Amino acid sequence: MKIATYNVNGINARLPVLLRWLEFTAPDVVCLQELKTPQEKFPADIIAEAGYQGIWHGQKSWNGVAILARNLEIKEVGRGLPGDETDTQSRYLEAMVNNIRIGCLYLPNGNPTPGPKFDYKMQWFERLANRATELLALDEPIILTGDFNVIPTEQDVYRPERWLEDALFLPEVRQAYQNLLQQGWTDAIRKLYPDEKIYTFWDYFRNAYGRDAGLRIDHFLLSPHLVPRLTAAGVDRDVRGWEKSSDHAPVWIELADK
DNA sequence: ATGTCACTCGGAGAGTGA
Repeated sequence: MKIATYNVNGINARLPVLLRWLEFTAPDVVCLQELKTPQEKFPADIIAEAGYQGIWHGQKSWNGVAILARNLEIKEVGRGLPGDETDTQSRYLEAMVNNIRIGCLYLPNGNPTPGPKFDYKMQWFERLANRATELLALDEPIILTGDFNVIPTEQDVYRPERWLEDALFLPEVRQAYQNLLQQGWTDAIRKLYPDEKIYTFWDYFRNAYGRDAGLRIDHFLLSPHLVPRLTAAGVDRDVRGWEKSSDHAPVWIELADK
């Protein structure tokens, strides 16, 4: 079973690239972030023609997350991250697919720092940690995946010294991510490739992709049940070089059948 | 600070976010 995550940076602007990538790699499940479209303008019909059913939580202009699957039932179990009834941003979807619980998330960017956007990021992170604790207590196979907007370590950025003041790399943000792992989650990419330089995002600015000036900010966190089933993982980094690409590349894992 | 995209409104291109 192949599961992917892809921050598309605009589902409608990215549709040709998304369809090309789906055909090329044919994942069983796909989590999308940054749809940047209202609920009613999600291109469900075209995606269905490509063989994928889905659930999505749209929002005008910004944010938005979706879970797609091919030949598998998707049962939605959560829409919006619990813990703040006043939070209107579409950043979290949770569903059961093939007996795995999947949380698709788009953690706030948090820049500029300091400021209200960074405060919102840290509050959202705390709510995510609370939900993650609840999920582990379920004692079932669970994946938390998406754009975490966190560079976990110096290994995950081309020039760490340039990112020290950034909301993706501040010590408290890195610590919050480590705290999440400490709960009992496994970072799938690092589990299989502890020492590799692996990036998932390259800025549109200054030919970042051409210079391989990247960041690793899209992650797969696995609950303990799934760790022994992890057989492969990777980044489809070539997709970042395609015409009209997102600034993120798709990331994927493969799980053995139970 | 810079750079480049995608979005909105409104019907061009500035403003916002990343």
